[in-house]
Amino acid sequence: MQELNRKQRILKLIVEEFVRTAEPVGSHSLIDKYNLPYSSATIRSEMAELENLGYLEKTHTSSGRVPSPMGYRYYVDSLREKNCIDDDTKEKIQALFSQKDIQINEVIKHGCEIISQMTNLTSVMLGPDSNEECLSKVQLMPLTSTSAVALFVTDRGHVEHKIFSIPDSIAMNDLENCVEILNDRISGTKISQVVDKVNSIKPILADAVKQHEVIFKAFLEAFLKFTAERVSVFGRANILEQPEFTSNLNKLRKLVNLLENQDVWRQFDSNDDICVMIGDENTIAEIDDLSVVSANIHFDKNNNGKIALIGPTRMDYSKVIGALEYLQEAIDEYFKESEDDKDE
Amino acid sequence: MQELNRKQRILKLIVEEFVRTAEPVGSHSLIDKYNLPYSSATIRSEMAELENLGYLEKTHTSSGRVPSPMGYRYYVDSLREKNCIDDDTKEKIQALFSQKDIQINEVIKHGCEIISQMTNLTSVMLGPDSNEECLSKVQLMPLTSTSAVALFVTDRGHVEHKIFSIPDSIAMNDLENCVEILNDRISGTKISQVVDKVNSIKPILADAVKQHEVIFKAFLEAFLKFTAERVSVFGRANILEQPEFTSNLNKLRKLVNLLENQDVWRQFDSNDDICVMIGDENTIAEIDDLSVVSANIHFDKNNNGKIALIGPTRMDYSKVIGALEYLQEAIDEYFKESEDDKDE
DNA sequence: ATTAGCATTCAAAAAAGTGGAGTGCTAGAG
DNA sequence: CTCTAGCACTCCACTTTTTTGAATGCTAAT
Repeated sequence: MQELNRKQRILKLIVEEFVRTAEPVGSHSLIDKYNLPYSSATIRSEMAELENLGYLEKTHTSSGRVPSPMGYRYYVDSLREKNCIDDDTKEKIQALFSQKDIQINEVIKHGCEIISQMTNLTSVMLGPDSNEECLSKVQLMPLTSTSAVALFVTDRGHVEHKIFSIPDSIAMNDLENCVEILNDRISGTKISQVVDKVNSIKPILADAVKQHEVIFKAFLEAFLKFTAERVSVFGRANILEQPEFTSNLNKLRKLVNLLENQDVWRQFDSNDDICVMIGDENTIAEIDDLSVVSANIHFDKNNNGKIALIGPTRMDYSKVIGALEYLQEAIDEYFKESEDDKDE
Repeated sequence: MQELNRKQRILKLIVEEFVRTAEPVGSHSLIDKYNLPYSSATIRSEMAELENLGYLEKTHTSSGRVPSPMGYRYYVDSLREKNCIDDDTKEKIQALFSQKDIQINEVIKHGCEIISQMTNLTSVMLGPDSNEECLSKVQLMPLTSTSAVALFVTDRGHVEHKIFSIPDSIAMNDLENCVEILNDRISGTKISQVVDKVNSIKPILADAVKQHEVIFKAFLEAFLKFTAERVSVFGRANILEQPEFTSNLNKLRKLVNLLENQDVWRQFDSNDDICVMIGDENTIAEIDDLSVVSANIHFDKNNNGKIALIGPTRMDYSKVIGALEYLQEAIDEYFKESEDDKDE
């Protein structure tokens, strides 16, 4: 990073001070806290210019300054500390990988928890999307004489199951036939295409199986489970510590409602490894006064998870981005290693 | 229910009025709203007596009356409307069962959502406990040459799985042997005893399998998943509509923290079908100023789920209890039916 | 350019004032 | 003995006013 000029230094300090204290920053207090070699009047005139340029705002005519969205944006792009991560977080993330053979999902989940805790923000985890996986096998296991459980496994080891209770009208036999046909005809099919494919072999099923309508519907239902979002939220309690929420119940309400709703988060689809959305940069209208920092977690080519941190625009971007980058890298490395293991 | 005397009638009205409005109830407004054939002075003296008896409280010397915990308790036990359920809730619960062959877990989950919505409270669902189920089969499915997924199925159709990535040092063969031994030796074992049993056959594994330590540990980990609590929370947003939370952030904080923590809820273990805990009657110190109404959902002898509704002590007990009882009965009936189906 | 000084602004906190819904008590009517 | 009308009193919740202090912008001097 090149040397910063005075305006930039001041902007950086104001952002960081405001992030820390949540109070508008005045010229005087800034000098006091950081022992700046200027008088308050000088800072004031710099602040006035920064305001004219659009990087700062005032809450009222005689208040201190607060970063504008544009100010945050500039801070994130050009002023923030890079690779900012404290040892505590580092250690905790390292500890994640100490156990051998831990599942990717668990890694993401715990990583999410750790970062949520360290940043005091709420985090949302999106489990890997199964659409690109292929159905590899359907297995039927009888439980009693009148019920059985069907297991569906993808080539990446994602498992779903469905219990069939078998009325007299459906023979266990029929179910077995059905599973056999499914294995013959659709194993190897991408999850995203399974439903279509099953539809296309409906006639075959109809021939082989008496109560095919009922069974057919049940199988479709089971396949739908693969495409359901796997979303988890961590650190809900943290948002209650943020003054912007405790003083504004409506804001809180909107966010909590959003967190109840699972389906919103996938849309932070960016190809960037880390995506920072400040205020209304994000497309979700309900939280156009909040910021979201999200990280793609790639653990193999077609399979991504995602971690998103949500909080007030006044959040510690350096810390959040630093932690996410570190986790992301650690996961990358871990999976590269295990790829290597396999290749050995 | 026998005829209520005047004191009881007044207490009932006060509870219901306060539940509705969240405002202390005064003698005057009570008469106005319900056209009582007494003067305010009469009501006042009755109120004073009810207060002396411990059923009512004042928030300050000249305020209206508020039910005491004892007042709520008396209301729940002796005054509330029985079988109180509105048509809307009824319909929604009925609709749950319209689809044939729906899984118990789904029923409980949706039931939970419905009741949460109808009562404007937050609900917690505890999925059925697997401890009493028996492990019925372990199945290994190879994914690639270096990985496989192991599936574990109980006699009630509960499925867990674990992915093994296989370093050179462990042959796929070993894993297969291992699974075979497990199937031979522990299928039929209760989940609660599986870990012990696996420990006891450790020597056998050690003989048959080279890297038995690693595999052994991995299997234990997988078995642990069965005993993990399956907890879901619904209607978190609802608590933000309750004035007792919005005016008291600390209360809100405690509850949200509690809801983050999965492991607390099983302790509402009562043999009663419906269990009402008012204020500090419940054993969780963090919420000794809230009430919890929980219902056991039995869907077969050893297998219970649970639904708990959490809210301020000022909650509509009639409605909550009514809805839970109705849901409970509906589920009972549904499962009795399907038992019958099987016996046919 | 920078700074000291000064008048000005405004929010937030403290203090003071009001209104109203509530109570308890008492004496008299039914 | 039960009920009620009336009255004095209490106290919260609300509004208004005052005070305070941290900030600003501007200007003249360095």
